[in-house]
Formats: sequence, C-alpha cells, structure tokens
Amino acid sequence: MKVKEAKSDVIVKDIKDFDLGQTIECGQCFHFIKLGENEYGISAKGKMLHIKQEKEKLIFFDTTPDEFEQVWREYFDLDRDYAAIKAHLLKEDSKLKEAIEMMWGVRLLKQDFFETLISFIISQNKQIPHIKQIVAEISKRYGDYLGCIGQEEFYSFPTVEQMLNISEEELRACKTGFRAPYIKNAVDTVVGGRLEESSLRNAELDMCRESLMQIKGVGTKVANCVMLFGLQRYEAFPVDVWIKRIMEYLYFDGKDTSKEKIEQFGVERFGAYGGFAQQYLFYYGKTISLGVKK
DNA sequence: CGCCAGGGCACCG
DNA sequence: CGGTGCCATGGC
Repeated sequence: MKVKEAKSDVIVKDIKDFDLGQTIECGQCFHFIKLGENEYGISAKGKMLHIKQEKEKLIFFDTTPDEFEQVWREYFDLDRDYAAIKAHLLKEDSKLKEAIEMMWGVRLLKQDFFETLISFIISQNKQIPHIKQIVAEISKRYGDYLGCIGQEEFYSFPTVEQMLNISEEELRACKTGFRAPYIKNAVDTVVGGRLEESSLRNAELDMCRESLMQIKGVGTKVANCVMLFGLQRYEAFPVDVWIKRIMEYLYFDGKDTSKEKIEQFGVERFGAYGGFAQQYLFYYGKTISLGVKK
C-alpha cells in the first residue's frame, strides 16, 4: 500500500525565460485567478495549484514532489529551452525583436485537449474576462470540487463524460449564448469517437485541422488554437484580429490582408516555431493595442 | 448608448 | 470561392 505523501511547498530555483504572469495572462488559458503580484491559483489537468514566482524562483504551494514532477513540470513546459527558441526566431527574423523583448517570459502551457477545445469554442467573439467567467461557471456546475485558496473555490473543468448529458438550455444558462449548440456538438463528436486525441496528435497538420473543423462552431482559428494549446502542435499559427493587425503592420505594409494569407505566411516563415512566434506577437500586439483606431 | 470582443455560419453574388 | 449580416453577452 502506498502511503500518501504529505503536502508541502515545492521550490524550483534558477528558472530562466519564464514569467508566471506573462505565461498565465497571455491569453492561452482561462481557468485561473490572480491572487497577487506574480501569484496565481490555477485549475488544470484535474488539479488545482497555488503558485508564485519571486524572480528566478518558483514556489508551488501545498503540493508534493511527485505531483510536481508528474504534472506541473510538464504543464509549464519547464524542460524546454526557450532561450534557444527565442534566439532561433530572432536570427530568422529581427522583426520579432520588440515582441520577444517585451514578452520574454511567455511559455506555452501543455493544456488538456478537451478543455482547450471547449474553451476556444467559447472564446469566439468574446473578451478574455468573459471567457474566464464562462469556463469557471461550467466547471463549478459540472466539474469536481478541488479545494479553495482563501475564499476562492476551485473546480476541475468537466471531462467529456461529465458533459455528455448537458442540455443546450443548461449550457445557455452558463451564458454561452449562440455557442451552446457548438459545445454540444463538440462533446458528441468526441464521445462518438470521431475525434481521437492520439490520432490528432499524429496526423499531418492539415488533416488534424480538418478533423477538428468537422465540429460545428470550430473554424480555422479555433482549430489552430486547439492544435497549438491543447495538442502541442507548435507548427500551428492561429490568426485572430490581433495577429491580423500586427502581421499587416510588420509584413504587409499596413495593407488589409486576408487571415488565410497571413496564416500561410506565418506557417512558411516560422515553420516548427510558428506557435511560439504567434504567441509572442499576439500578446505584444494586444498589450500595446497595435493597430487599434482611437 | 453604441461599439466590439483571441469567429463561424448561412446566405449571397 | 470571397464578401456581408447575424449570432448572445458583457466590458468599456
């Protein structure tokens, strides 16, 4: 019989190329609460985490060495050499300089496929605070209670099985609006076996995207986000309004250019590093409101 | 109060 | 196919 390990704080030192705030707030994930300066409560992978960064030190509160090694080390992508990625991108393209310098500490979280799929279906035509609110509501209603930090309660995002019998009306009660049938269709498609995670991970990129787009409510952009954030397909280059603006500014002489063209350009230019470049550019452009008319 | 949000779909020519 | 209006809801 395995004795349950006592919980305590796990401290990781000498963390480079990582800023917790940037990584959490850059728009790739929606299931967290800011507790303080560079301090967050996160729900992910069926678990909750209280984490804080102090310079190059990361503190994982109230967890176990086992859980850190098996869950959080991978989730935060701590074993990837981001210095090398940034150096590669800058060598290829100096136009990324400002974005990478400002957003130097962004890492791509290895998020769950299903949660990412539903979250980005919700994300369409919505702002991040409202996406967070809806994800929290769905988790509270249909996920598992995980615990609390102070007054804040944390719930896991529901599994496919937990979402199987939710009606469209119930989903609308979570403020999903016109996306309710989309979410239902996504659940049915995954349950029906027409979308298998392992197949999506191994499929050629365009095939992977096409498979995801069989879901009603999943178009090119949402599919690319699911591939990048939920399937770790780092060649994906999602084009949203912010990427469109900054790419037009940097590469298309400020001229109106179709999202399709921009995606094609990004994929060709950045290749296997497309997703990393995209995330630096997205967060930078959004933060400085690049291209927004006043 | 009007505009737009990490879009996608149906419908149009 | 490429372009346009509509879709719920909330923040600004």
